[in-house]
Amino acid sequence: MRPSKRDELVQKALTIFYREGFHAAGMDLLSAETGISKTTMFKHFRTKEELILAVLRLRDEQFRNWLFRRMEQLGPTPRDRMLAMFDALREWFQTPEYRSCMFIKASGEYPQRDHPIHALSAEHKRLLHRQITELAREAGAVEPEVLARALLLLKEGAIVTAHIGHEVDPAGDARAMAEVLIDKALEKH
Amino acid sequence: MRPSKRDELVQKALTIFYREGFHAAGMDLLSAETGISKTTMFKHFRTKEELILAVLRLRDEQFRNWLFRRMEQLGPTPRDRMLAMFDALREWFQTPEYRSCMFIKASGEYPQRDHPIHALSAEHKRLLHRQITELAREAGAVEPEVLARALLLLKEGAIVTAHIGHEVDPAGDARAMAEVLIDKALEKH
DNA sequence: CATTAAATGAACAGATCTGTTCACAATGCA
DNA sequence: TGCATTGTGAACAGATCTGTTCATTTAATG
Repeated sequence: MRPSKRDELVQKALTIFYREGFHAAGMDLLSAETGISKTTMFKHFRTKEELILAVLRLRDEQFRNWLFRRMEQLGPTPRDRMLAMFDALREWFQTPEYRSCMFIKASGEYPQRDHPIHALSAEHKRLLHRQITELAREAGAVEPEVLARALLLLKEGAIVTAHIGHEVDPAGDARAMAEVLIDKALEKH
Repeated sequence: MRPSKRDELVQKALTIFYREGFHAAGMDLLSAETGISKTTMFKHFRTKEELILAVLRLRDEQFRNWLFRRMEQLGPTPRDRMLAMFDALREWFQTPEYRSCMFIKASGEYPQRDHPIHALSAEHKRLLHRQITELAREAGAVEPEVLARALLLLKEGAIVTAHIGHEVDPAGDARAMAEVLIDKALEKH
């Protein structure tokens, strides 16, 4: 078995939690759908919460890897890469299995800020901010942290709007807004 | 009893669902915390889902009333009122009971778009868009619908960012971004 | 092949979930 | 006062929840 049973479980649990929600997906459903026995699941994780935390750690890694890889592919310059974030997001939104951001949903279902699951979601957002800040700095922004916060705020807005599904192209809207704000942030004075 | 038992239940259930989440708050907890017997709850609502839908209808009304009233109080001109949306949001974010947008959380816990709870969340966002579009038109925007989409995207982004709690002043960030975008949307050509 | 480690299935515990039943109490109104 | 409506409490049903137990089977390793 190349991928360990544990890794296989975490990856499959990710898919199910993402599709169904954390409270809605019970351990019996996970067992039935992953084909991994409950006994094994509880041997690897003492509680459901520990499994969820492992799922979120995997998601953090996979999502940031995917996003920045895609941004690099789509944009030659740092400025282009910032804008390409919204092209990457649009691709994500258009997949049939799209169901919002896993961390937004996690913090929604575990709304207390000191809950480990909520705290991990905050950490994910902080890591994103760090990476986008670096990109904004490369692009020559005077206040790269401010620009990064702006771009990420657009990202969260687009993610939520795309999921609720009442608008046609939130990624496109966010991209157009980003263009204006990036131009302003890179202006020579 | 001036407010009917039904209304009292819906209002109190709103508070509890908002604080705990929809799946996390069971009917027994609701009964214990509202002081209304389970028998009565199920006499007024055949299922938990029907109660949740009533809660969301009340929230839709109360939230839009609060927001637009506050925007009118804080802003003398249509342009000011658009910006005042973010001042109102900041006030909301600073309350200790703030726990994100009830409709974002509802669509997160009921992620399928054809689910009545998800559909009602989408309707709430559509009504908001209609009202902000009208305001953008009054302000003289050439494309009021586009500006309204932009402002609401900022709103959703700020709401989510404020709840996850990794940033200091998402409402202020969104306000500054809105100012740039409003200026651009109201430019004479 | 033999030994060890990992995974399985199925039953079980006890709590909690949604929703029901029913005898009784409180309330509103004539 | 008398009657109808509304609400109550507590027990109950049956499903599902997280987590455990254990005898057995499968897989990896020497």
